[in-house]
Amino acid sequence: MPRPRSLTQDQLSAAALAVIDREGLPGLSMRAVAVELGISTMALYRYVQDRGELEALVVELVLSAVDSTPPPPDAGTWQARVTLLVDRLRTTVGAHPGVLPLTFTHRHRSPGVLRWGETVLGVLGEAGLGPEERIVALRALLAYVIGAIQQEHLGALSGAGTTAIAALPAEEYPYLTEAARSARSLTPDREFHGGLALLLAGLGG
Amino acid sequence: MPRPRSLTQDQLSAAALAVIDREGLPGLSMRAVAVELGISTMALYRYVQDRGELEALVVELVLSAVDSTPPPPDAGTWQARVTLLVDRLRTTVGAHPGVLPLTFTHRHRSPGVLRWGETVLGVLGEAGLGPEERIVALRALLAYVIGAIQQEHLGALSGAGTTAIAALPAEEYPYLTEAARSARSLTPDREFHGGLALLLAGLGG
DNA sequence: CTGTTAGGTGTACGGCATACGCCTACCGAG
DNA sequence: CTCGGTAGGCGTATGCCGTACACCTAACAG
Repeated sequence: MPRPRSLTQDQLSAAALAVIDREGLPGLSMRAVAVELGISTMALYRYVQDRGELEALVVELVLSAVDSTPPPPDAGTWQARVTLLVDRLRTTVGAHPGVLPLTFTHRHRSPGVLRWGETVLGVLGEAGLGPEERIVALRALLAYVIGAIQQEHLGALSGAGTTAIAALPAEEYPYLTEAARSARSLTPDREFHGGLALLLAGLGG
Repeated sequence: MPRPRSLTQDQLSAAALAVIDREGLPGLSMRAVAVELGISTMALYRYVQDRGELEALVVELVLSAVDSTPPPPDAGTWQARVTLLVDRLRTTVGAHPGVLPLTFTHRHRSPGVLRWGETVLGVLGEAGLGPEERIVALRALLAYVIGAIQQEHLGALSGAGTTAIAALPAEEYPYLTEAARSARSLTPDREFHGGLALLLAGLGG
C-alpha cells in the first residue's frame, strides 16, 4: 500500500563494498555510501539499523562468493579436496582485502561460510575422522586460514617488515636475519600451501 | 635547560592499557587516556604524534611480556618446547583481549615478539629443520596462533555462535549441527592444543 | 634574577554516527 | 479521478572523536 523501497539490499552492500575497494576500510562511512548510492545519509537508515549492520551486509556479500562456485569434485584424495576448499576461502577473502578486519566480527552469520564448513566436515568425515577430531580439525584449519590471510595482507613476507628484520643485528638474531634473507624468494602462495600441508600431514595423511 | 617531562612512556602505555582493560577497545580515546593520567587531552600530544603511536605503545607493552619470562628449559622434546613458547604467546595476548585487534596492525615493531621468533627458529633448527622449512614452520605456527586466539576471543566455541549453529536445520547441515552439539564439552584449551598438536605432528613429530 | 625553551592547556574545527521531526511519493479505496 | 494513510527520503542538530593552533608558564642555564 505505501511507497515501495527504491533500493535492494544487494545494491546497498555492493555500494559499500565499492567504497571499501576504492578507498580502503577507513574510507567507509555512512556518508560515503550514501553518496555512492546518490541518496542522503539518513536515507540509509531506512535500510539498516546502524553502521554495524551495513558492515555485516558487506561481509556477507563477500563471503557468500565462497559457496557460489560448484562443489568440489569427489575425485582425488581428501587432502586435495580440503586444499581446494581452503584455497577457495582464501581467494574469496583475498579478492577484497579491505574487508578483512570486518570478517572477524561478522563472520558467524554468513550462510556461505556455514555451508563451506559443512562441506569441509563432510570431507573430513569421509577421511575417517571421528566427531571430535573433525571439530578440532575444522577449527584448526579455520584458525590457520584466518591467521595466514591476515599475515599475507597485513604483514606480507616480502614486504617492509621482512627487510626491517633482515637489517637487525645478526649477532643477536642469527636465525631471524638468516630467515629474512632467504624469505625473499618465498612466494605467498608457496608459504600458504607449505603451512597448510603441515596441518594436513598432521591430520594423518 | 627547559622544563623536564613529567610522565614516562611506561606511564602513558599503562594508562592506555588500563582504559582498554576497563572499558574495552571502543572506550580508548585520547580524552579518556588524558583523564586517566590527570592531564589535558592535548598534553598527550607532547608524548605521541597521534593516536596510532599510542596504540603501538600499548601493543608493545602487552607483547613485551612474552619475553620477560625465563627462557624455555633445554630439556624435553622440541615439540614440548615449541608448545611452551606458543602457550606463552597465547597467554600473553589472552591476558588483554581488548588489545587483540591492535596487535595485527602494530605487531611487527615489537622486540619482544622478535626475540620470541628467534627462539622458536632456534628450537626448530635444533630439531633438524632446514632454513626454508624453518620459515614456513614459524609462519605457519604464527598464523595458527593468531587465528586461534582470534577465534577464542571473538567467536568462542562455547558462545552464542555455537548455540546458533546447533539450532540450524539438521537436514541441511547434518555435520555442523552434530559438531556444535558435541563442541559444548570441548574447552578452548583442549581445542587450542589439539590444533597445535596437528601442526606439530605435521612438522615431523 | 632573567631569558629561553619546551611542557601543558583551552579553544576551535571538521568529520563521524545517529536521534528526531518534517515533507512527500506512492498505492489502495472510494 | 480523488483522497488519505503509510512509509520512504531528507535536513537539522547533538555529542562524540582526533587534532591544529596559539597561548601561558614552569623550570633550568647564565
